[in-house]
Amino acid sequence: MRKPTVFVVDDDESTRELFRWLLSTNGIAVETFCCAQDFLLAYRANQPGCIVLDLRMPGMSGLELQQHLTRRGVDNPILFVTGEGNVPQAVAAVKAGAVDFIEKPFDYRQVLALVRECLARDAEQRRRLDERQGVASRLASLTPREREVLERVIAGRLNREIAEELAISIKTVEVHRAHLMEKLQVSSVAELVQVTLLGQEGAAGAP
Amino acid sequence: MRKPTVFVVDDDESTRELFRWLLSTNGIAVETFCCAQDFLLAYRANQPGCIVLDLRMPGMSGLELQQHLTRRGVDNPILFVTGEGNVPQAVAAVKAGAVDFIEKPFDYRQVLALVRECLARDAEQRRRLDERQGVASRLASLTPREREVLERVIAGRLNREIAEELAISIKTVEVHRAHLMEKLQVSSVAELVQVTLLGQEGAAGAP
DNA sequence: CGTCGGATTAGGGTTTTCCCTAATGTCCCG
DNA sequence: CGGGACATTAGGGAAAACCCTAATCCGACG
Repeated sequence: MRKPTVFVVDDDESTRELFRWLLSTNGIAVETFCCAQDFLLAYRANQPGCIVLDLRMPGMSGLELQQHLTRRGVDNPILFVTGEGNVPQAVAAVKAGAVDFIEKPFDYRQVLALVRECLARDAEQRRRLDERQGVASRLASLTPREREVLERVIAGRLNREIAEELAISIKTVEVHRAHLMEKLQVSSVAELVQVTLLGQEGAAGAP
Repeated sequence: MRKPTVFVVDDDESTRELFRWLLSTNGIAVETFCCAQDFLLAYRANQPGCIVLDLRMPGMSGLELQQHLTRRGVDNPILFVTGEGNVPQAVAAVKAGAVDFIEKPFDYRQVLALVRECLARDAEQRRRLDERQGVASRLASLTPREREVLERVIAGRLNREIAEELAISIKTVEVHRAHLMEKLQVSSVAELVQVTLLGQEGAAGAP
């Protein structure tokens, strides 16, 4: 796994330098880009860390980049730091999920604290995603028939009822049931339900 | 149940009149207040509807009122409409959960659409709350002992293990278990787990 | 003092689940 | 064509859960 990194995208050279100094002297890995295009070329999926965006940049604007990333499923926390922001833009950014929207010139300590909050959120978010992906991959390893049985077990059906619905014998249902319990690493219906519900929220594709 | 109502809090008389006209001619119930104090006196808990707030008012400001309501557990959607807003205030409002933050003068149609969105969110939110409160009240009707057994059933323990943990006989566990299943209106462990998980999210006190 | 709710235990029977072994047929891949 | 994954069925026994009735004890309430 890569090291958590703050990606700073700003067309202003002095701002980029400032961030490089502010973050690296505080032991935080930082990479800077002068425009959205450069950033997108360097960004790899599942990169831990967060993103600091300027609003007005040549090419794609900060808000556009935010939308683009959201559509691509990138959920690293985003912090806006801009010189010429107005209220509608700030509202749009925060409504779209930005952690905060700060105006230049800014208080170093405040921005440092916000970056740390972003990194913390990302770590927490990533931790939960990992949990869900573990479940999701186990769920994906079920055969179609096992999935059909699983749905009905979750719904509270008895083996006898499941056998009727699927037009198979109770014995077969028992086998599928035992298999899926083993694959999902649970030993009771109660655990099974909880694990399955967890895996349904995070509908992310498993490797 | 009271009728969904838009509560407009603004110290500017002409703005209040404008909202009364705009909303009532569109068939939306509206009540206006010139300051936070007046609104708080009139507001009753569990009122369906939403709130339109001005930022700058004599006495408590819009942001302060928002925080006050949040602390009191009032979760009606809030729409800010203000004349002298700046970026930090807008960000604070939206981060605190406001649906939007609009500057005067505003587009009637846009604000009307936002108000309708607020009302829709409130209705949806209220619907889910009702579901959870049904579960919560049933959960509250359990005796302490039944709750202890419930926890362990949810955790996937066998009756034998539960009996050991609680230092009672298996027969007693069976009785408690049957009672709580009946009180919670479920007929299988699978349903039991799902109902209980639903009731835990919405940790609101039941009447 | 009688009554009622809550907690406890018991017996006895049915149903369901769980676990083991074992076998058959199909389909696909190397 | 052999092997492997998948789906299917079966028998049998142990364990657990479910359902019914019945009884005791205790504290609270009118």
